[in-house]
Amino acid sequence: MNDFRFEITARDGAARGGVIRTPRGDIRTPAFMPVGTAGTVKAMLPQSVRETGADILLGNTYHLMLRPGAERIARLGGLHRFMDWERPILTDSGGFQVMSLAKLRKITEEGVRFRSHIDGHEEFLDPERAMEIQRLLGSDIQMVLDECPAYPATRADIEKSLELSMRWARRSKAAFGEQPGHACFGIVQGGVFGDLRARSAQALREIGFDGYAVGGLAVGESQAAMFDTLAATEPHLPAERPRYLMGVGKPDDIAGAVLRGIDMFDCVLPTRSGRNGQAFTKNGPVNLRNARFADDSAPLEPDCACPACRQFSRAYLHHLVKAGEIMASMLLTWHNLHYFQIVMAQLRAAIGEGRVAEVAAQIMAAYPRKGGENTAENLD
RNA sequence: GGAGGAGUGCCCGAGUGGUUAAAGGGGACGGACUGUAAAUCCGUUGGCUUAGCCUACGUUGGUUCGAAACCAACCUCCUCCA
Repeated sequence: MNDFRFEITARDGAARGGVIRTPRGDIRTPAFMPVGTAGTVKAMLPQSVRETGADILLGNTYHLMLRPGAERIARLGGLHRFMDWERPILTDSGGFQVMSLAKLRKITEEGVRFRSHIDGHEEFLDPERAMEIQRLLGSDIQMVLDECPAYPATRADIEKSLELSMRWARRSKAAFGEQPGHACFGIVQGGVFGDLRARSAQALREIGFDGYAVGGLAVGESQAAMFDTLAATEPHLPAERPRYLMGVGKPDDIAGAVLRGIDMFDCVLPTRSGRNGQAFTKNGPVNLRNARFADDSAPLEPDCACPACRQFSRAYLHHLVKAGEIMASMLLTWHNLHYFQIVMAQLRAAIGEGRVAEVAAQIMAAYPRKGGENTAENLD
């Protein structure tokens, strides 16, 4: 009853529809998790994030341990209460920062020594501390500490990194221990090498996790390479556990990954791009900064139910973006998160109806990858 | 009326004889953003028949091999004194 479990309710090819049951609420899958790195989904109130349809958020070990500090958040009642999000939270372990803060860190067998990007002081993160922090935060889904290698990398480097990540995964799982109602996910690495992915997945299965993430993708390789890698990985992941593709992605990335058996996603794109003036729509990406919207009195998307589309014109959104107004970030973030949740709802419904391939193809058609500019020329 | 200062590309503003079609901002235009060091970053921004040429630093004339830069006159603006 008070447990964490995954129920698959529909299958369509490799795609699965289902629900993850947690004490803090259900997570409908395939799921998109908005990113709230530093204890906030930027430019959004938590209730607004919920209104977009999000069942779960992502938070970040590295950022929160630096500021305001994991022990402080624990004293204040945990991350859920702190940020007023009572539904599930998945926390990243800091593994991604092992890559993105490359200039500020040093990796050893023991762990990672970071120089704080805030004030430069030295911090040490190892699998045990990463899990302790996530427990202090009260995270519902805790990620093992891994090393996310940058792309491109040689097979030898990927292999070496992979072995380290698997040793860290074992230590992370041991540190996670027993936490009823909470889950610990392993992270498959291996770059774009199918056999290394298979080896990584096998190693994680032997340890045994509540869910299996695929990490180290969408770091610069082509979409085709990412999809091929997913296809090569999927058969080695336990069918009865949720699969999570970390850091992905654009709507077409998500659609393609759902077709390849992924159940969970997170990405900064809807929030970051929203703050940078780009909207995701069913007709593709739209840059509201473009002059062509200056006199456009139509809503961004006429049939969209979000506040940006219900209450305002493209001309107004264009103005807000050009003027650098905070409302621009708020409204476009809201729209993008809403749109991403619409995409997930469409995919979930399509899986139930046995037509996920068709729906995924529609989404991917709006976000073409090759040739031509990746923009929507023909809004309604 | 007298004294002093200033006029540079869409705007502000550097530059006081040659590598200056002219720094740097801003604006404008476009692009990027994938487990967030991001309300960020990058590119373009006189014209053309584009390895070159033409037009450009208030106007006109002059000095010089060569001027946005030096000289003269004029126009405009600012400050102070009457």
